[in-house]
Amino acid sequence: MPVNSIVEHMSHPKSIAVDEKVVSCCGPLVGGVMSEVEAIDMAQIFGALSDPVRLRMLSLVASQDEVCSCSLEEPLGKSQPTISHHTRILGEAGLIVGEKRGRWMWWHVVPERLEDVARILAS
Amino acid sequence: MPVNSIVEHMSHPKSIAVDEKVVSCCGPLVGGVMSEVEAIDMAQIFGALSDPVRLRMLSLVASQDEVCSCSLEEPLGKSQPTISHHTRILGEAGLIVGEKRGRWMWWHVVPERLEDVARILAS
DNA sequence: CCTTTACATTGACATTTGTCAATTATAAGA
DNA sequence: TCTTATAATTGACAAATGTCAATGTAAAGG
Repeated sequence: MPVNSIVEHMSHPKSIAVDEKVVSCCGPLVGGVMSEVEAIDMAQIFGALSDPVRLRMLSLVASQDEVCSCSLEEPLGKSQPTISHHTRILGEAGLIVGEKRGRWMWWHVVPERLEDVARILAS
Repeated sequence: MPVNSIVEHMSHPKSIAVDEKVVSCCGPLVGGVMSEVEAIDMAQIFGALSDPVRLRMLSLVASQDEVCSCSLEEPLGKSQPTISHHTRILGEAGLIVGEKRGRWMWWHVVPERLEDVARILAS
Protein backbone atom coordinates (compact mmCIF):
# COMPACT_ATOMS: atom_id res chain seq x y z
CA MET A 1 0.00 0.00 0.00
CA PRO A 2 1.42 3.32 -1.08
CA VAL A 3 2.26 6.20 1.16
CA ASN A 4 -0.22 8.17 -0.87
CA SER A 5 -3.30 6.50 0.51
CA ILE A 6 -2.09 6.64 4.10
CA VAL A 7 -1.75 10.39 4.13
CA GLU A 8 -4.70 10.79 1.83
CA HIS A 9 -6.34 13.71 3.56
CA MET A 10 -3.25 15.21 5.08
CA SER A 11 -0.57 15.99 2.53
CA HIS A 12 -0.28 16.59 -1.13
CA PRO A 13 0.44 13.43 -3.14
CA LYS A 14 2.40 14.94 -5.97
CA SER A 15 5.66 13.08 -5.48
CA ILE A 16 5.94 9.58 -6.81
CA ALA A 17 8.48 7.22 -5.32
CA VAL A 18 9.20 5.10 -8.37
CA ASP A 19 9.77 1.45 -7.63
CA GLU A 20 13.18 0.41 -8.77
CA LYS A 21 13.47 -2.42 -11.22
CA VAL A 22 14.58 -5.41 -9.17
CA VAL A 23 15.23 -7.78 -12.01
CA SER A 24 15.01 -7.36 -15.76
CA CYS A 25 12.19 -9.82 -16.06
CA CYS A 26 9.53 -7.47 -17.31
CA GLY A 27 8.38 -5.47 -20.26
CA PRO A 28 8.73 -1.71 -20.31
CA LEU A 29 5.21 -1.24 -19.08
CA VAL A 30 5.64 -2.88 -15.73
CA GLY A 31 9.38 -2.77 -15.13
CA GLY A 32 9.79 0.91 -14.40
CA VAL A 33 8.60 4.14 -15.93
CA MET A 34 8.92 4.37 -19.68
CA SER A 35 11.29 6.81 -21.33
CA GLU A 36 10.28 9.30 -23.96
CA VAL A 37 11.93 7.45 -26.84
CA GLU A 38 10.62 4.07 -25.73
CA ALA A 39 7.14 5.56 -25.66
CA ILE A 40 7.47 7.04 -29.14
CA ASP A 41 8.68 3.76 -30.63
CA MET A 42 5.98 1.78 -28.91
CA ALA A 43 3.28 4.29 -29.88
CA GLN A 44 4.22 3.82 -33.53
CA ILE A 45 3.50 0.10 -33.30
CA PHE A 46 0.23 0.56 -31.48
CA GLY A 47 -0.66 3.30 -33.94
CA ALA A 48 -0.34 0.79 -36.73
CA LEU A 49 -2.84 -1.40 -34.88
CA SER A 50 -5.24 1.46 -34.14
CA ASP A 51 -7.14 1.43 -37.41
CA PRO A 52 -10.03 -0.97 -38.18
CA VAL A 53 -8.98 -1.43 -41.79
CA ARG A 54 -5.44 -2.34 -40.79
CA LEU A 55 -6.63 -4.76 -38.13
CA ARG A 56 -8.83 -6.59 -40.61
CA MET A 57 -5.97 -6.46 -43.10
CA LEU A 58 -3.62 -8.01 -40.56
CA SER A 59 -6.21 -10.63 -39.78
CA LEU A 60 -6.56 -11.40 -43.49
CA VAL A 61 -2.81 -11.75 -43.94
CA ALA A 62 -2.58 -13.90 -40.82
CA SER A 63 -5.23 -16.23 -42.17
CA GLN A 64 -2.94 -17.34 -44.98
CA ASP A 65 0.71 -18.18 -45.42
CA GLU A 66 0.95 -15.16 -47.65
CA VAL A 67 -1.44 -12.77 -49.33
CA CYS A 68 -1.04 -10.57 -52.36
CA SER A 69 -1.91 -6.87 -52.16
CA CYS A 70 -4.43 -7.18 -54.94
CA SER A 71 -6.46 -9.71 -52.98
CA LEU A 72 -6.95 -7.26 -50.12
CA GLU A 73 -8.86 -4.59 -51.99
CA GLU A 74 -12.11 -6.45 -52.36
CA PRO A 75 -12.58 -7.85 -48.82
CA LEU A 76 -11.58 -4.55 -47.24
CA GLY A 77 -13.58 -2.41 -49.65
CA LYS A 78 -10.81 0.12 -50.14
CA SER A 79 -9.05 1.56 -53.16
CA GLN A 80 -5.67 0.35 -54.33
CA PRO A 81 -3.76 3.42 -53.04
CA THR A 82 -5.42 3.04 -49.67
CA ILE A 83 -4.42 -0.61 -49.48
CA SER A 84 -0.87 0.33 -50.37
CA HIS A 85 -0.92 3.02 -47.70
CA HIS A 86 -1.99 0.59 -44.99
CA THR A 87 0.36 -2.21 -45.94
CA ARG A 88 3.19 0.28 -45.72
CA ILE A 89 2.21 1.33 -42.21
CA LEU A 90 1.89 -2.26 -41.00
CA GLY A 91 5.22 -3.01 -42.66
CA GLU A 92 7.01 -0.06 -41.08
CA ALA A 93 5.75 -1.26 -37.71
CA GLY A 94 7.36 -4.62 -38.40
CA LEU A 95 4.07 -6.47 -38.17
CA ILE A 96 4.08 -7.72 -41.76
CA VAL A 97 6.77 -8.21 -44.38
CA GLY A 98 6.34 -7.97 -48.12
CA GLU A 99 8.19 -9.66 -50.92
CA LYS A 100 7.80 -8.75 -54.55
CA ARG A 101 7.59 -11.70 -56.92
CA GLY A 102 6.75 -10.92 -60.49
CA ARG A 103 4.04 -8.33 -60.62
CA TRP A 104 2.67 -9.22 -57.23
CA MET A 105 3.52 -8.13 -53.73
CA TRP A 106 3.20 -10.97 -51.23
CA TRP A 107 2.69 -10.21 -47.57
CA HIS A 108 3.05 -12.36 -44.51
CA VAL A 109 2.85 -11.62 -40.81
CA VAL A 110 5.83 -11.56 -38.44
CA PRO A 111 4.66 -13.68 -35.49
CA GLU A 112 7.67 -12.77 -33.35
CA ARG A 113 6.74 -9.12 -33.63
CA LEU A 114 3.22 -9.80 -32.43
CA GLU A 115 4.63 -11.80 -29.52
CA ASP A 116 6.95 -8.92 -28.67
CA VAL A 117 4.02 -6.54 -28.44
CA ALA A 118 2.03 -9.04 -26.41
CA ARG A 119 4.92 -9.44 -23.99
CA ILE A 120 5.03 -5.70 -23.43
CA LEU A 121 1.47 -5.73 -22.20
CA ALA A 122 1.35 -8.90 -20.14
CA SER A 123 4.84 -9.21 -18.76
CA MET B 1 1.33 -23.93 -49.12
CA PRO B 2 -1.42 -21.85 -50.66
CA VAL B 3 -2.83 -22.28 -54.13
CA ASN B 4 -1.67 -18.74 -54.72
CA SER B 5 2.01 -19.51 -54.91
CA ILE B 6 1.55 -22.59 -57.06
CA VAL B 7 -0.16 -20.72 -59.82
CA GLU B 8 1.93 -17.67 -59.26
CA HIS B 9 2.62 -16.82 -62.85
CA MET B 10 -0.45 -18.35 -64.35
CA SER B 11 -3.66 -17.05 -62.83
CA HIS B 12 -4.83 -14.07 -60.86
CA PRO B 13 -4.71 -14.59 -57.09
CA LYS B 14 -7.61 -12.41 -56.06
CA SER B 15 -9.74 -15.00 -54.32
CA ILE B 16 -8.92 -15.95 -50.75
CA ALA B 17 -10.03 -19.29 -49.37
CA VAL B 18 -10.46 -18.32 -45.75
CA ASP B 19 -9.45 -21.01 -43.26
CA GLU B 20 -12.39 -21.94 -41.10
CA LYS B 21 -12.01 -21.63 -37.36
CA VAL B 22 -11.57 -25.18 -36.12
CA VAL B 23 -11.83 -24.52 -32.43
CA SER B 24 -12.43 -21.34 -30.45
CA CYS B 25 -9.00 -21.44 -28.93
CA CYS B 26 -7.63 -18.30 -30.47
CA GLY B 27 -7.84 -14.60 -30.42
CA PRO B 28 -9.62 -12.72 -33.18
CA LEU B 29 -6.39 -12.09 -35.01
CA VAL B 30 -5.52 -15.69 -35.75
CA GLY B 31 -8.82 -17.51 -35.50
CA GLY B 32 -10.47 -16.30 -38.66
CA VAL B 33 -10.93 -13.00 -40.41
CA MET B 34 -12.02 -10.18 -38.17
CA SER B 35 -15.44 -8.59 -38.53
CA GLU B 36 -16.03 -4.89 -38.99
CA VAL B 37 -17.35 -4.33 -35.45
CA GLU B 38 -14.63 -6.43 -33.85
CA ALA B 39 -12.08 -4.34 -35.69
CA ILE B 40 -13.62 -1.06 -34.57
CA ASP B 41 -13.72 -2.13 -30.92
CA MET B 42 -10.18 -3.40 -31.01
CA ALA B 43 -8.93 -0.32 -32.82
CA GLN B 44 -10.30 1.84 -30.01
CA ILE B 45 -8.15 -0.01 -27.48
CA PHE B 46 -5.03 0.15 -29.61
CA GLY B 47 -5.79 3.79 -30.31
CA ALA B 48 -5.62 4.45 -26.59
CA LEU B 49 -2.16 2.90 -26.60
CA SER B 50 -0.98 4.76 -29.68
CA ASP B 51 0.13 7.97 -27.99
CA PRO B 52 3.51 8.42 -26.25
CA VAL B 53 2.05 10.50 -23.44
CA ARG B 54 -0.60 7.89 -22.70
CA LEU B 55 1.94 5.07 -22.76
CA ARG B 56 4.15 6.84 -20.25
CA MET B 57 1.05 7.67 -18.23
CA LEU B 58 0.04 4.01 -18.19
CA SER B 59 3.55 3.07 -17.21
CA LEU B 60 3.45 5.59 -14.37
CA VAL B 61 0.13 4.30 -13.11
CA ALA B 62 1.35 0.72 -13.38
CA SER B 63 4.42 1.55 -11.30
CA GLN B 64 2.24 2.19 -8.25
CA ASP B 65 -0.80 0.65 -6.66
CA GLU B 66 -2.63 3.84 -7.48
CA VAL B 67 -1.74 7.29 -8.71
CA CYS B 68 -3.53 10.60 -8.38
CA SER B 69 -4.18 12.72 -11.49
CA CYS B 70 -2.34 15.65 -10.00
CA SER B 71 0.86 13.63 -9.70
CA LEU B 72 0.89 12.94 -13.44
CA GLU B 73 1.19 16.50 -14.66
CA GLU B 74 4.77 17.10 -13.66
CA PRO B 75 6.43 13.85 -14.90
CA LEU B 76 4.53 14.01 -18.18
CA GLY B 77 5.01 17.73 -18.67
CA LYS B 78 1.44 18.34 -19.75
CA SER B 79 -1.30 20.69 -18.59
CA GLN B 80 -4.10 19.60 -16.29
CA PRO B 81 -6.77 19.49 -19.05
CA THR B 82 -4.47 17.40 -21.20
CA ILE B 83 -3.88 14.95 -18.36
CA SER B 84 -7.62 14.71 -17.82
CA HIS B 85 -8.12 14.13 -21.53
CA HIS B 86 -5.66 11.23 -21.61
CA THR B 87 -6.88 9.56 -18.44
CA ARG B 88 -10.35 9.58 -19.91
CA ILE B 89 -9.19 7.87 -23.09
CA LEU B 90 -7.27 5.20 -21.19
CA GLY B 91 -10.29 4.75 -18.93
CA GLU B 92 -12.74 4.41 -21.82
CA ALA B 93 -10.48 1.73 -23.26
CA GLY B 94 -10.75 -0.16 -19.98
CA LEU B 95 -7.02 0.00 -19.36
CA ILE B 96 -7.23 2.06 -16.17
CA VAL B 97 -9.95 2.73 -13.63
CA GLY B 98 -10.39 5.86 -11.56
CA GLU B 99 -11.93 6.37 -8.16
CA LYS B 100 -12.61 9.76 -6.67
CA ARG B 101 -11.73 10.09 -3.03
CA GLY B 102 -11.95 13.55 -1.56
CA ARG B 103 -10.55 16.04 -3.98
CA TRP B 104 -8.33 13.54 -5.67
CA MET B 105 -8.87 11.14 -8.51
CA TRP B 106 -6.98 7.90 -7.98
CA TRP B 107 -6.12 5.72 -10.94
CA HIS B 108 -5.02 2.12 -11.15
CA VAL B 109 -4.42 -0.22 -14.05
CA VAL B 110 -6.65 -3.15 -15.00
CA PRO B 111 -4.22 -6.04 -15.47
CA GLU B 112 -6.88 -8.34 -16.89
CA ARG B 113 -7.52 -5.85 -19.66
CA LEU B 114 -3.84 -5.75 -20.57
CA GLU B 115 -3.77 -9.54 -20.61
CA ASP B 116 -6.81 -9.58 -22.88
CA VAL B 117 -5.06 -7.35 -25.37
CA ALA B 118 -1.91 -9.43 -25.15
CA ARG B 119 -3.88 -12.59 -25.81
CA ILE B 120 -5.34 -11.07 -28.95
CA LEU B 121 -1.87 -10.63 -30.38
CA ALA B 122 -0.15 -13.84 -29.32
CA SER B 123 -2.91 -16.42 -29.26
C1' DC C 1 9.01 -1.84 -79.07
C1' DC C 2 3.90 -1.32 -77.22
C1' DT C 3 0.23 -2.81 -74.10
C1' DT C 4 -1.33 -4.53 -69.92
C1' DT C 5 -1.12 -5.30 -65.05
C1' DA C 6 0.11 -4.66 -60.11
C1' DC C 7 1.81 -1.52 -57.03
C1' DA C 8 3.77 2.98 -55.31
C1' DT C 9 3.61 8.01 -55.05
C1' DT C 10 1.66 12.54 -55.17
C1' DG C 11 -1.71 15.94 -54.18
C1' DA C 12 -5.93 17.30 -52.35
C1' DC C 13 -9.48 17.08 -48.98
C1' DA C 14 -12.31 16.12 -44.83
C1' DT C 15 -11.93 14.09 -40.38
C1' DT C 16 -9.66 13.09 -36.25
C1' DT C 17 -6.37 14.07 -32.70
C1' DG C 18 -3.39 16.43 -29.17
C1' DT C 19 -2.86 20.58 -26.83
C1' DC C 20 -3.87 24.49 -23.86
C1' DA C 21 -6.45 28.82 -22.02
C1' DA C 22 -10.62 29.75 -19.99
C1' DT C 23 -14.42 28.25 -17.54
C1' DT C 24 -17.29 25.19 -14.74
C1' DA C 25 -18.08 21.68 -11.09
C1' DT C 26 -17.17 19.63 -6.82
C1' DA C 27 -15.04 18.77 -2.47
C1' DA C 28 -12.58 20.33 1.72
C1' DG C 29 -11.12 23.84 5.13
C1' DA C 30 -11.25 28.24 7.53
C1' DT D 1 -20.53 31.23 4.05
C1' DC D 2 -16.21 32.28 1.53
C1' DT D 3 -11.93 30.60 -0.15
C1' DT D 4 -8.91 27.14 -1.87
C1' DA D 5 -7.75 22.99 -4.38
C1' DT D 6 -8.54 19.25 -7.76
C1' DA D 7 -10.57 17.69 -11.79
C1' DA D 8 -13.83 17.92 -15.83
C1' DT D 9 -15.61 20.51 -19.74
C1' DT D 10 -15.64 23.76 -23.50
C1' DG D 11 -13.73 26.13 -27.36
C1' DA D 12 -10.13 27.06 -30.38
C1' DC D 13 -6.28 25.80 -33.09
C1' DA D 14 -2.46 23.30 -35.45
C1' DA D 15 -0.95 18.82 -36.70
C1' DA D 16 -1.73 14.18 -37.98
C1' DT D 17 -4.57 10.75 -40.32
C1' DG D 18 -7.55 8.15 -43.74
C1' DT D 19 -9.24 8.36 -48.22
C1' DC D 20 -9.24 8.56 -53.25
C1' DA D 21 -8.29 10.46 -58.18
C1' DA D 22 -4.51 11.11 -60.96
C1' DT D 23 -0.04 9.95 -62.13
C1' DG D 24 4.34 7.40 -62.06
C1' DT D 25 6.99 2.93 -61.97
C1' DA D 26 8.20 -1.62 -62.94
C1' DA D 27 7.34 -6.25 -64.55
C1' DA D 28 5.38 -9.53 -67.93
C1' DG D 29 3.50 -10.74 -72.60
C1' DG D 30 2.44 -9.73 -77.20
